[in-house]
Amino acid sequence: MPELPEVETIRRDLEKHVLDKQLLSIEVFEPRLLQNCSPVELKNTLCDRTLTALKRRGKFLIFEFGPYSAVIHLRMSGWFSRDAGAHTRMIMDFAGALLYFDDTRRFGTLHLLKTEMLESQPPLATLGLEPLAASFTARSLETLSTSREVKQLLLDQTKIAGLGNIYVCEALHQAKIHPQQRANLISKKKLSTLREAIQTILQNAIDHQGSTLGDSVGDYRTLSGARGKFQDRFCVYGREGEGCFACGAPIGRIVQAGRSSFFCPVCQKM
DNA sequence: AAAACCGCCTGTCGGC
DNA sequence: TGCCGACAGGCGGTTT
Repeated sequence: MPELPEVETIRRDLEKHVLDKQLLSIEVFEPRLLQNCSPVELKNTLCDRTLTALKRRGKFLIFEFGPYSAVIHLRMSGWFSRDAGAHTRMIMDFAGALLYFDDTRRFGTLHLLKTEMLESQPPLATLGLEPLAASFTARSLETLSTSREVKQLLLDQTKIAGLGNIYVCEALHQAKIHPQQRANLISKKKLSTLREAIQTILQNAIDHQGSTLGDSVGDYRTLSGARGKFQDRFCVYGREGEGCFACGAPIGRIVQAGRSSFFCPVCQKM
């Protein structure tokens, strides 16, 4: 499931593939993909325009066509390919280079917006800090910390944008913090360690083209269809019962807000 | 403010 | 072997 590293990998691939090219056509086959416009409006607004920039904000991909932009969220199973797939929901023709948006579970979203309005309109307006930006500091993490469980804080996209279940689990393990720890009870020193862990994990994951969990149809792929490689470096995610690489204790699993949290009960004490 | 829960969707997997 | 319920997951919405 695409989180920040996967979206960033896709963004970089797309940049090489279609940046500065003219959009000749855009066909949408899944009406639910479009959040605030019709297929015809999308086509009329973007066709013949040149893709002037490809950006990322949190887990969102931003296709900038000069004054208009398409903001896409991949949700659970969205990805881009140069080939048609079993679940192609949209086809973009960039000067003859076809780009297919595939989305098995149909959760993906696309917002059409004026570029100048991106920061003030949904879905980007309420997004929190970019975790890889220099402005994301231990101090900012401290400011965000309330009495809620630290895992819930890190998953809250209005506080920090881009982390999902996998990278939160990994970052908390690296920082040796229990996922149920109340955020406001974590020491400044630990928050500093956590900030560093978040940035290290995300950067490391980007360097490995993100994580692909299984071989299923809906699992994340790069533009060329390759799997990510960071899943081989997980320390806790999906490793319930297996030995912690730091202390050997079996990795545990609890459920928070309906989602699995993997952690080492020895390294990550409350 | 924040937690708990639901719905969305489909492929996969364990159990019988 | 085949069927079926459970499950996974991000996020917006509703209720508590």
